[in-house]
Amino acid sequence: MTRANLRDVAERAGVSVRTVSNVVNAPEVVAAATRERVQRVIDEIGYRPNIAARQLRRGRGDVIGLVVPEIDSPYFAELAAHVVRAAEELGWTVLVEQTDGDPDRERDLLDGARGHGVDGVVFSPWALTPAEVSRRAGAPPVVVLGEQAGSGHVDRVAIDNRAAAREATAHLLAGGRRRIAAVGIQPHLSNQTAGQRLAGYREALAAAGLAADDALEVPVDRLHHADGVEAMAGLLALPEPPDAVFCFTDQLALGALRACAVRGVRVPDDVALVGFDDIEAGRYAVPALTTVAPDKERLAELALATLAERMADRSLPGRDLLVPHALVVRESAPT
Amino acid sequence: MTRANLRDVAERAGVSVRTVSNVVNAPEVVAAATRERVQRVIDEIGYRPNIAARQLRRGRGDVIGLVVPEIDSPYFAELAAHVVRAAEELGWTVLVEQTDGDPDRERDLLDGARGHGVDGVVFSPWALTPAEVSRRAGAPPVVVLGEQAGSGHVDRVAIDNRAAAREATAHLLAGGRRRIAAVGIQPHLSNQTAGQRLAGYREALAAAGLAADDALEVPVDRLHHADGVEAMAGLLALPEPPDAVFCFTDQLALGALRACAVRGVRVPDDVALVGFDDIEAGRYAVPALTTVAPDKERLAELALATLAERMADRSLPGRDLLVPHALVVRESAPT
DNA sequence: ACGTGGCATTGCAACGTTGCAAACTGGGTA
DNA sequence: TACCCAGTTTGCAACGTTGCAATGCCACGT
Repeated sequence: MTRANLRDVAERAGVSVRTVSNVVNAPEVVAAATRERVQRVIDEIGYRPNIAARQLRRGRGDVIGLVVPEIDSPYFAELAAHVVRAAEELGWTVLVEQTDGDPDRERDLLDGARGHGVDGVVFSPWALTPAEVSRRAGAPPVVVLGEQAGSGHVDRVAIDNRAAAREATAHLLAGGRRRIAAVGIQPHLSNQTAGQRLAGYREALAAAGLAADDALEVPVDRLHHADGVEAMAGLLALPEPPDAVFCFTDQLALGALRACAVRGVRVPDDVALVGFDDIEAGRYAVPALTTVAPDKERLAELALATLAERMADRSLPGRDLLVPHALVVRESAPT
Repeated sequence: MTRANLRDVAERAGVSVRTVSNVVNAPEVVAAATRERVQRVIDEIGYRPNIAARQLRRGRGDVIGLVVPEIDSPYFAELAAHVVRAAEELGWTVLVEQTDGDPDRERDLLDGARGHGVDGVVFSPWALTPAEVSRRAGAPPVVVLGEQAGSGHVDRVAIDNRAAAREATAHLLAGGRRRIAAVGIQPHLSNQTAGQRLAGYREALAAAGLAADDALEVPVDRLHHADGVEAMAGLLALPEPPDAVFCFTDQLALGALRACAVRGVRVPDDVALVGFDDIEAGRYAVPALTTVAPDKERLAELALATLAERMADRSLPGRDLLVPHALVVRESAPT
């Protein structure tokens, strides 16, 4: 028993295939009586439109791709939740791909090598430069999340990372901290986000008349808890340890928190901690994380709205859109 | 400039459309010289197969759906990461849908109302009973994650929740705890998972000759941090508070952990805590969570393998497959 | 009686691909 | 020389849907 199609419905309802199609797609043009009769048959035999055929005919499938480094990092998971919800609002479904931060995979996915016929892509780059993304932006329209402005021909939605980092650092300074470390630098990547945050951090220090200290700018391999533990351990082992740490992600901060705890270093008394992303786990950590909260919901909505506009008009110039953020002050770095 | 298709390639390469198709799908049947010439043209004009057309013709699209309550819960996020990876291994892509634990949405998604032409579904039910899932399992094959055995005609992959809960509770008993609470009961849902864990918990108590105490079996609305905080607050306010708590998810346990911390209750000294799921955040909490660790990777792999088999033969009887789990002992409930 | 216009319904073709079976090629064999 | 076979290549049709344009129908006004 193969799946029912328009023809099956049409035969049983005694109408043409086209009319059934109309009942499904534009009920208002069909006479009420006909519509009801056809609808009854549809329900009866459980007809469902064949998406592939529809997509082939219409030229679009209402499916978008979400390309992220890893879906299991809380930030991306939360973002994905918002993207999926916002997509549903628009009648789209979301296909998830993971790049694992591998530049080749990012390239492949953008090139559509594995592009499963999506109509558009929301791309959170890790290793690819904006220029390369711009160049590769081929078949399906792409919206880039994060990165810095002026990427060129691609649409981009992000928070002001530099300003956010400046605020976070300024908050620590306002709390009387003077020896503030930054954790999360990724020198081996051309990813701009970490660079932006580092820049903001340095600006805030400079504005307070403090000199940057190489020993306090800590590179990490990835942005997981483990990297935060390691980085913090290194900082605490310094002859002159910091009195505050600005972590570029909440995961790093949570790792740092644990590194402090196991060494008996008190947060925030001995070291204040600020994170970035405002993931759920940070709100319930002990102490709760002070963090930069990007408006993820808006980020997702704006990304999809932008994608929709570009799908409608591919000739639009590349746009750079800013999403608001807020510094959420909690226990790990109180006022 | 519309996207290149087989005909474009064929014309430029001076061969038939069918030969180009062969170069793409079965290179070995094409003579080396022809193959190379065609391949060159393909690369040149950047031809990519049209997935919709292929899917229409072949009758499958190599896309599966992952239907979960919420993709941003760490457990589901981690599971999704494994599913996406395992799917890629099989040449599939994954489409994510969220039910938000809404029974109607679960029904709709299963019925394929929004089923975007997926070839199969990995379904993590929340509110739907196995029987209902079984009944609804219509168009695309479904593999159910979790739930209890004997669901009927549907394939099911899960850990032995009851045994796992028994082990977790037994571990607390072995540590000398006698007043052990269980947090995570969901009386308003027909979901079986919580019930299984509760059963295991009770069995362990009974085996130790301890009576169950209603006050220690705490229902929750959802399974988030906030619910854990609330539940733990209630338990600590009891005239006779527990000396150990078994939480049905790590998120609940992390919430409970915080509730203890803000009240100055020491973990594990005053109260021991065991979680469930082994999410990354639990490994870096302070104290690190003792928890039941399901083999998520294997769970994902087995689910997809099962799905593949069912896609190959829809007449197979429903199978119940078990995935191993392990109790990971950490600081929140040491030996 | 006839034309007009609006509404409802219809047939045809095409989207890009692949299954099937037939057709062609060249060299080897009877 | 006629024939056959294996290796290549090809044409045709069909997957299920929808855009387009045309048709049929009926009530209405003149």
